[in-house]
Amino acid sequence: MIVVVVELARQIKQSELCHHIRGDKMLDLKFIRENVELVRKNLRDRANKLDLDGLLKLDEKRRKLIQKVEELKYKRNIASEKIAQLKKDKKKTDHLIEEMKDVGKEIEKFEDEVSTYEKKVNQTVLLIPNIPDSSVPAGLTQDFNKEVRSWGKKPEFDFQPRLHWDIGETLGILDFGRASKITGAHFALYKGLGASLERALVNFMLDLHLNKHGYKEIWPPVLVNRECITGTGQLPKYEEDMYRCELDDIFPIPTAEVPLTGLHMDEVLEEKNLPIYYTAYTPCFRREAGSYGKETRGLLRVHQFDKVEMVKLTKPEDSDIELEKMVQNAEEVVQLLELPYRVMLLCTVEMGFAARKCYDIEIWAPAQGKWLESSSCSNCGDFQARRLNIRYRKKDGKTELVHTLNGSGIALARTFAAILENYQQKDGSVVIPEVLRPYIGGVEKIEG
RNA sequence: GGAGAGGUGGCCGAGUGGCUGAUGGCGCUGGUCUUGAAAACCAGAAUCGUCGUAAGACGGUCGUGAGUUCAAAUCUCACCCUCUCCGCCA
Repeated sequence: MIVVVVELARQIKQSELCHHIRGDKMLDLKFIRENVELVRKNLRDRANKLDLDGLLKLDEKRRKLIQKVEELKYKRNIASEKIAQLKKDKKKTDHLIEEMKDVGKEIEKFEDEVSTYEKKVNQTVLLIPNIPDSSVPAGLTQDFNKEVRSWGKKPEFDFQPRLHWDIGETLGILDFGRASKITGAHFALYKGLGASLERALVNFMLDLHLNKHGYKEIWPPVLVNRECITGTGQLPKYEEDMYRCELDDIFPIPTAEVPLTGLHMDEVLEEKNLPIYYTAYTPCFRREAGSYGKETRGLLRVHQFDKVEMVKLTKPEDSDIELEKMVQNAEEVVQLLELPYRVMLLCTVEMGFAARKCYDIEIWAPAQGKWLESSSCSNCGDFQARRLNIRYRKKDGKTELVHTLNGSGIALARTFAAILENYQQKDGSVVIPEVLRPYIGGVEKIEG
């Protein structure tokens, strides 16, 4: 019973929000109407089972009802003006007022219907993913991802390389047992030089993006409200993947992309201030509902991990080139750490909900013999800007939606794992990448 | 958590029931003037939706939502946020 009530409350909150969030702004609905086949193909390429025809029918019904309401309101407005005039002239208005009472009731009836359909339509529209860029390969499996380039050389060992969780536990820098004791499975606890290494990575990455790449540092809240996270696109579709503070209906962020992009919600930016570059270190929280299996060992899939994130707000014509630059910024992190990696252009089905085009950076993990996704850089076009209502004023005085981009620069847990596996020595120690040493008190090696 | 004040267009700021989508100022765009710029002057410009090939017509929008009324920026209620004071607190 309680569960039912909670569920109901959640649905009400959601529908209220859907109404509130751009309920007045159906621009994308118009786009959908005018580009039905494009949207249909998008859904197909992303293996999304949304009922597009059902949506179109609801929308048609909605528009018919709006016409009725507006007709009645027009009638009422004319009468109101007349009443005002009659009152001024001290003439009788009773009959008109009586008539309008009935009209008012009719309006109310139709308006209720409109809002019913509007809610349904808006809820559905929020579930339609972004349209991919034409350069994105269409495909329903990861085999359609395209390797764009690779960098570095895979290390060769004259001994059997050990897995990072093994190395970490042996050196006493990772402690999964105790993490699980105080919290639960799939949490990480860093100890001693492990903790220091994590902190060194954060500081190294932030400094690089600040000093060399021109990003502005932000330290945002890591709990955000429903509106913000609906704006960036994680909601409503992925609610089950999110942690949630029930009492206040706020969410621990799955990525700093959410607060960094949401920052300018409902704002009109100055053209001269674009592009805006933000970077932030935050912990990230993910429930990872339904992902079990081999990928979950060690640091590969944990519910809380650290990440340095990059976000850009740009003019529409600049976003393509800005994405390329952002990927390079992320790559530079990996290059300076001297870890072998490859850059993948993701196919339609592999991209995030809000992404129009997305590159992944995968670092080689020699002991596991596989590539670890360590960064995802996406151009979201105006998709998030529309949901968040972020615009800029152009020279001609008109406003236009900005484009938003986000990318990991980069995710820490898997980078940490890759460092252990790539830099491990025969004696069980791990060499600290040179570029990190100033950040870890000059330590060159972690030994047991 | 308690008490008070407030939330209006890109910004500031008028406006307490009926041509108020909203006076005014700043900023913005175009023009006149100027060698150029500034100043001054003139003009333009909110946003969303519905119908329409279009011109345009109409409907909505003053923190959010509901209510009163023939009619709400204006009255009532709830909620959110900001500021000031008090309390509590890492």
